[in-house]
Amino acid sequence: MEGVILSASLEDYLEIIFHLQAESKVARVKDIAKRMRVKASSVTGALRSLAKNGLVNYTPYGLITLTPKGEALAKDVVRRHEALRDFFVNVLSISEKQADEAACRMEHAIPKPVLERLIQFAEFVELCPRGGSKWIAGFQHYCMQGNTLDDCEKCTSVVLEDIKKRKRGGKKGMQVLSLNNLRPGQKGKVVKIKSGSPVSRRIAEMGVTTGTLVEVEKIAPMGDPVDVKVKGYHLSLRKEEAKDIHVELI
Amino acid sequence: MEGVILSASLEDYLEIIFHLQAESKVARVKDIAKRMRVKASSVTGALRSLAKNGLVNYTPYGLITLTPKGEALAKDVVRRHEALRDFFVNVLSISEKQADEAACRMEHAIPKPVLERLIQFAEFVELCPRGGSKWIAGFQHYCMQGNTLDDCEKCTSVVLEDIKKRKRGGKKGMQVLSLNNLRPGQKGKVVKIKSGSPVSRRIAEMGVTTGTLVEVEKIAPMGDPVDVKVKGYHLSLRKEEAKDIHVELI
DNA sequence: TTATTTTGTTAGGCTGGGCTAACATTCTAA
DNA sequence: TTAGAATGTTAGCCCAGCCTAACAAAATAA
Repeated sequence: MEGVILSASLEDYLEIIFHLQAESKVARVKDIAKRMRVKASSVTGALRSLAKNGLVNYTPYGLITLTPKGEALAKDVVRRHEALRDFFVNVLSISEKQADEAACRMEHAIPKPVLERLIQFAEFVELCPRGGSKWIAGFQHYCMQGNTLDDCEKCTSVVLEDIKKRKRGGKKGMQVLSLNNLRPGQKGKVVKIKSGSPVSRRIAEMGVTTGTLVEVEKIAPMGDPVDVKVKGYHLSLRKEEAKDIHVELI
Repeated sequence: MEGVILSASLEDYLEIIFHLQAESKVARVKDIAKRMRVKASSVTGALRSLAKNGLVNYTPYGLITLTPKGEALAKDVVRRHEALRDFFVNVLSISEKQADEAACRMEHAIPKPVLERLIQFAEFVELCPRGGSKWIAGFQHYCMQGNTLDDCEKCTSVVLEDIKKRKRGGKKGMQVLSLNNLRPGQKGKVVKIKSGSPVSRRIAEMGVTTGTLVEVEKIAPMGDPVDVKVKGYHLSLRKEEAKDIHVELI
């Protein structure tokens, strides 16, 4: 299914073409060159190479588009990029800019199993009662303080409070909503997927089950479709499908 | 001070030479070739390149040794490698083998600020009362369970217990030892550095202060010197120096 | 429609980093 | 002490991926 192994450079080209295309500005040699910080002639060469691998449709002076195979590969690269960037930003508290740059460099080298674990870990940090944003705030503080963990005693009392709240609130304390009711940027933990619904199979295949973290990315004007991110994958769900997924707001 | 920017390939050569030298088997072209999975003639080329950069002492048919500059750079590469590997193993719970391989590929691409944060983060996970090995065990469980966090409720009770223990024990509950009393492999959190001691300045410069994690790596036959790892750096301390550092066992 | 500008391609060069084949040196064992 | 064997080097080739310069096509303005 894979078959094609690309150099770091070609992966970059693919990724950039994907993004340019997504920005609907149609990928032009000139723009690719600018983003790659490379001369146009180098782009031509790369395009020929990508075409030879069946990843782009390319004829001299013609339109540049990704083949299905190329798009799949591009999405894979983007997933690696975003997973790294999100980890750097959300867990390591690195600035967007630095995180993005680092992800750019490292995305070509991360092996699949490590990638999957990293994604799981970032999810775990967000979902675990002992983790969460307060924990990350604790890490930031730890970084600032030049490594004194003394006042992490405070941090333990925060956990105590959280746990008490959790116990008091029980199940009803949490906000459970249908996925289509989240605003873009909001995240939730899947608590139920209406079985028999057509989505259930599709997303189950991706390993999305109860407990998984979902983030709403974007909602189209009429509330349909809903773009969500799950396990690093971007998914487009129809409103009806999103309704069948119940999540607990984070 | 840096000045030299090496390609990923040359960094690998440097690292391998460093390791071969450390294994005291003196770096030989043949062995370098084997580890790099490359032909001997390629090694000659690389050595010339490294020599040109003032990183190795090399003359045809002669001994291969690292210059001080080369050794410093090699240690830097090794630090990146180990930081990544340790993070993969200790935090992401990836197998040694896979972790090492991944580190090998990613070590060339990780920018300094990200590296430092990653090291800090791994340290934070070990030291934070909300983190620690039990938390990692929770993550492992989470991975196995295919992402159900439901029983993380259990996990909260673990925190509760830990916090109670911590409160009960107070300061006296923890084992505080001089660093020279740890066994290889043991880790501790610095609680005090006898001021005025000659080490204090040296290690303060590296950012080692109260709260920092130290791991004893190796102790020479007569207990002197003691090799420790701190913030990813390998340090060799004289026994007298190690005595002046008091740590709380983890 | 034509002239000019913009955009894209080709040709050919350079570097890094690998390879093989042939040659040189050093080591080792007779 | 000397002949192999083992090890290391050189020469010359190849490929990826960048570059510049010159040229070709397309888009735009007159």
